[in-house]
Amino acid sequence: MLSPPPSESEEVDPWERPTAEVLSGVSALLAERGLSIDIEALRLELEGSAGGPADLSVPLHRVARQAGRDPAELAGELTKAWPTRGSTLNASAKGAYLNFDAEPNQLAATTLLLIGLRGEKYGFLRPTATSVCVEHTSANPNGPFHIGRVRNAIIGDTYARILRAAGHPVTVHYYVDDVGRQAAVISWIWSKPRAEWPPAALATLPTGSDGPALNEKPDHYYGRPYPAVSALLKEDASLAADLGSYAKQVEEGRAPPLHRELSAKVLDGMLASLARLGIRYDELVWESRFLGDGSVDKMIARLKAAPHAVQEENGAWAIDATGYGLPQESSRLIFTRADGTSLYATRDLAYHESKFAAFPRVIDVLGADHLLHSRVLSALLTEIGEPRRPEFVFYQYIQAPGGSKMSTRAGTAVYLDDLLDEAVSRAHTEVLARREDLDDAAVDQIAEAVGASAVRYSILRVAPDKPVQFRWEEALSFEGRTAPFLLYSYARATTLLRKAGRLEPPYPSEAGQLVAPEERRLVRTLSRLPGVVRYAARTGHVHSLATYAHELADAFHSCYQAVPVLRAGAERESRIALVAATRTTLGTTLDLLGLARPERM
RNA sequence: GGGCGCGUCGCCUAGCCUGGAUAGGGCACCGGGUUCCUAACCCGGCCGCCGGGGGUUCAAAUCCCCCCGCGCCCGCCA
Repeated sequence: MLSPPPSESEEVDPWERPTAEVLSGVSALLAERGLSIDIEALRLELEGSAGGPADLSVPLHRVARQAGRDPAELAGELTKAWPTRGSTLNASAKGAYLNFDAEPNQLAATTLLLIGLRGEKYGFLRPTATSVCVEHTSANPNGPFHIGRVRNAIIGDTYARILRAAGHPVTVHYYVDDVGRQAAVISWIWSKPRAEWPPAALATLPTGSDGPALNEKPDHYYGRPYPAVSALLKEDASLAADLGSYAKQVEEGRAPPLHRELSAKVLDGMLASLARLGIRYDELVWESRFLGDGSVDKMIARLKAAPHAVQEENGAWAIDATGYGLPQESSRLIFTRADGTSLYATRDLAYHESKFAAFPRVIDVLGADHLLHSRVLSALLTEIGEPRRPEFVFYQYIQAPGGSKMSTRAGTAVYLDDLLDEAVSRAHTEVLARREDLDDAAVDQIAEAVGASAVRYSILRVAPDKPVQFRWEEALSFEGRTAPFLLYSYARATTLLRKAGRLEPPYPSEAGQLVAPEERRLVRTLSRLPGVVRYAARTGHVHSLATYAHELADAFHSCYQAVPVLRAGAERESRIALVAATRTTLGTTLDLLGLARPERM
């Protein structure tokens, strides 16, 4: 990277100065009239006014009313009082609003200068020392991903990217459950000789095969018997008991080597799918670690000493949860089974204590089905005297096409691998139809980028707490508000710049001649990225960045259509600089969303 | 039954945290655009009063209450 991190004093946002100017200017003018306004509230108000009728707008209803004055009249008065000299903003009154518009040439100059200086780091905020641990995905290694679960990984990965851009050192965890009963099912069945497999389980394997077919990923192959076996376990008590004793061995660290081996293989297959979406982890945290290092035992000891610890008649230990506001107040939070083994919540507690020891901020991305668990965790943290809490980001599951829950067993699951393959294959067709000049390798590369990005964006564009139904047509759509629209915008900018003979970000002095409405709209959109990053980092609304990406690409496509660049006269250099700024900014936005940035399409 | 989330044009969706100016986009549909930097594009048109009711407020898609619909959860599973 060309660009060093910004120093404390360095500007990162073109709106920083104008906002400060309005805050101090308006409060000074009001003070002269014996009025006051809440600066912090106004700051938020201004942040939210981007995209409105004015660049920065101050509603005066409240202040005026408190002073018994007519808002519109006050707005007019303040407009006249606003210093015309020394200000980069034009003040105007519209009804009760005191509006400020940045002078377009000034805004273009500031924005392009900033993008030129920061390069690929434009959009990044000032660094902070507060490190964050983001845990996401954490799906059990017992079979391939389906779309319902993968929303977690996509949201979590994007949030981690955004937090990094917001200046945090970020560590991403995948918590791998290799301990509980669910985790034991796979190795338990595969550790048995084939002759001992229940027929229903055996029937899930391809006939005559002895191992994974060459073209079948390990998560798919070893995951084959899982649905059938878990169904059998619900009906067959002796089978369940057999699994129980196997699971106890696992928890006690006496599992056959096959256990860890299969967990790792299946996980590898799952991670390979996620890697196609650009998702990677800093650390795989194996749950068994907390059993091995004694931290679960220590946690159990702490829980037994907790204020509301009770032992059940059969020997299990629990926390009396009455008073924690959980549903079914009379129920108890069991933390050791009758046989003395630990439960998921107990181990998760040990894991969280290890996270708190290393990170000031801890974020967990969880499906809506884990809401109660998060409350249980909080209650248990209180019990052990831990004041800190993770920040939870919840998302609703993606439902199967019919509207039912996505379930492997019910056959309603849509697998990530299948969706990716289909998307890439469709992208391949599209590329071939448009580009006869490319060689096979180039076509493949573009198709992979377009297909994978389309899948990722189709999930990212919707607010996490919105329940959505999966639809093939939507996930595979390549037009309108989709990733290909964004990627195409980037590819267009890149091609244009290549023809112009330079791909670098703009130079400081080049913003002079951007006067077309399309150009001014594009500049405004470019100027907003740092604000969008700040908002997304603060709220966890990663989809707001997805929305922004579309607005940026849209503004560029319009501009591209309306304003010639290479054939332009005096404006040529300014326009090339604008395209360069767009390419840089859009590239960063695509990176933050985990989408590809193809040089051509 | 209880808890939580969601309910915005024919379909999908932003805005709801921080109440404020004619509620933004996309798909579909209709009509235009390629002797010119990639038409996975652009321009225009059509379409909603924000699930229903009540309340707070100068002002409610946004806050509060009730109701309806959908989803998730309520294991010594994870």
